[in-house]
Amino acid sequence: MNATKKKKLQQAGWSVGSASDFLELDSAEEAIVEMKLALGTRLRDVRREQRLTQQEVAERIGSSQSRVAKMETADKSVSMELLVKSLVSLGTTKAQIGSIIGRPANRKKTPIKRSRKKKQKEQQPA
Amino acid sequence: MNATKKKKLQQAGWSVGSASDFLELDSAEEAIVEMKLALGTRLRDVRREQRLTQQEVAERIGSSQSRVAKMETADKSVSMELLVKSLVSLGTTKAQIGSIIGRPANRKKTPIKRSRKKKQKEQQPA
DNA sequence: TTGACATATGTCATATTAGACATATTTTAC
DNA sequence: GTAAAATATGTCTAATATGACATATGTCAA
Repeated sequence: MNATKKKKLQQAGWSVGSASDFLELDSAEEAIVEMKLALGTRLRDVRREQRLTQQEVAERIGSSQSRVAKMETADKSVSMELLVKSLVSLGTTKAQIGSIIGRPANRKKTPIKRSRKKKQKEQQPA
Repeated sequence: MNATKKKKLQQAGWSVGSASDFLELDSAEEAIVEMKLALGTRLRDVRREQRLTQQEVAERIGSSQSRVAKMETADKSVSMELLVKSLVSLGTTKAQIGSIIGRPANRKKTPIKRSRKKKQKEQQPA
C-alpha cells in the first residue's frame, strides 16, 4: 500500500494492521474504504468550489460542522450513506456519484518530475 | 410515481405519503432510495446468476438469511453500505457498483406490446 | 393434498452511526 | 507576530442498523 494513503487512513482512525496492512480488513471492506475516501475528497472539492464553510454545509444538510469535517477526512464513524446524501444535497447527481464510486483508487498526481518548485496545493481563481 | 414502484416501496416499509408521494422525503433521500433499490435488485440478480440461496450468501458475507432478504427487497432497515459490501463480496467490482448507482431509475422493461403471452419472468438455462 | 426448501416478515439485544458540544489545531487576514 | 475564522478531534446521548431467531408465506415436486 501507498505510504501516503496508509497515513491518511491511520489519521482517519482505521486500523492499518501491523502485519500485512489489511489482514483482517477483507477486500470488500477495503473497497468500501476506497469509496468513502473518494466521496469524502469529492465532498471537500465540491464544498470549496461553492465557497462554502463546513458549518454552512452542515446547516444545509441538517448536521454539524464536526460531522462534515469527519466526512471529508473519511473518519471511520461516517457512513457511506451520509456521504452520498451530503453530496447529493450539494447538487451532485446520481450519475456523478456513480462515477466517483467507480473511479479507481490512487490517482497519481503528476508523477513527472518537472522543476524544483515546492508543489502547489491548488490555485483558487477569483 | 409509477404505481408498481410505489407498491414495492410501501412493501419495503417506506412511508409513501398520502399527499404528493414524497413530501417529507427530500430529493437527496429520494436519490438514496433509488440507489438502494437498484443495488438490491442487482444483488438478487447476481445471486441468482451464481445459483446461490439467500442462506449461502448470508454465510459468505457473515450475515443472516433474513437480512439478505431485506437487502433484496430494499427494506428501509438496510444501509447502502451493507448492500455495497455484499455485492462486492459476490464479485461485483467498484466500477460496476458505480454503474449501478449511477443508472437512472425506472428502466422500462420492453414497453413494446408484442404478443399476448403471459410475460415470462426469466428463463433458466440448464 | 403433503412435505421439503426458499424466501419474507417481525422482533429483539447489541453494535454502529447520528448530531451536538467542547476544545484543540490549523488557516487566513492583518 | 496576533486575532479571528475555519477546521479537526474527542466524547457524550440518541437514533439507527446489525445479526440472530422465530415464524409466516411462497414454491415446487411427488
